[in-house]
Amino acid sequence: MKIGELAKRSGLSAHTIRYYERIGLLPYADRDGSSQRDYDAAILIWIAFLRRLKATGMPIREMLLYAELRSRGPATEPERRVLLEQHRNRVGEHIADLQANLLVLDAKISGYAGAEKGTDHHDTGTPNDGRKPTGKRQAGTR
Amino acid sequence: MKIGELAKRSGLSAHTIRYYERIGLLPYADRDGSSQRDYDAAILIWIAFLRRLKATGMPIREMLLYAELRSRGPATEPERRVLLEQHRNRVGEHIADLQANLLVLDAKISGYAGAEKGTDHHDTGTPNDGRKPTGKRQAGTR
DNA sequence: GCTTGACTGAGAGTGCACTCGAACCCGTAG
DNA sequence: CTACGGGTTCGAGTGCACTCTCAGTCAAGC
Repeated sequence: MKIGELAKRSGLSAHTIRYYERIGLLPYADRDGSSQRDYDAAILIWIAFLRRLKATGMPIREMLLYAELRSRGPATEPERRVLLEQHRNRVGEHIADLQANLLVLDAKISGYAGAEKGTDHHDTGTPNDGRKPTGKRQAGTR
Repeated sequence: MKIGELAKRSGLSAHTIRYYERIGLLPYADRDGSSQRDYDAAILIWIAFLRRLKATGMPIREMLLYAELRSRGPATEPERRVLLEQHRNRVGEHIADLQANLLVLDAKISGYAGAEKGTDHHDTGTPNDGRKPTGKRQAGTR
């Protein structure tokens, strides 16, 4: 499989695939006679895993660390497990955080509930909510 | 309250506060005799709200839109509500996504369970080539 | 033979959200 | 008086993760 097809199948752009190879996230790909990358379908599973790490907010640095450990063979598995566990815990915290914020957001939205117009009685955080004809010299494109 | 104290109390740096004012996320602050910013404590509530939006991944562009609507007074409340609702929905989706990925991550970690040795040279996503599980996991630290 | 389109490596550019530095001003304590 | 610990503006720099441009190569099809 050439880079174009891998791009389609993996959801990464060809640019990104080359970039990942360059920085070491993807193994250096075999080249065919024309020095074009030729991929085995197995790489898709690794890419899917990388995408999952990325989707959960792991920085590339850490993915690199994981990739490096992996390339060093099975002896690094305990380290990899630790890495993944730490990441999982961070993700768990992040989710909890998001959920807490979601609750507050919902409360705020309820404050706006059905309000077609008028009183902003519930908006606790509006020091300047349209009560003064502020000469707005802000937000400019300067 | 001067910028230094607001920084301490709000958790933003003084740099960031000035930056937010510059782009319009914070209202142009009144200046005292020495043209130093002098803040009312009420601004803290607005900043806390901004931090919540940020924590849930709202881009600054959208916060700016919200801030602008807010500055236009109560008439824009329906729009603000819509904005917040859309954002809430996106956050909900994001949480669901993270949770799904967390499950897969947990499965992967379980695969590493006791992790002593094996033949995991080509990590195809499931490093488990049939080793005994030890079920030793530290869940939800903190 | 020539065009087309996918590929190559290297490196520059992008967008986001800050973050920092430089050069200056200002009020108070010692 | 002088040092200090704040403050001011403006513009440049940072880190991340791509994303794109460029000049060139190559195989296949007309």
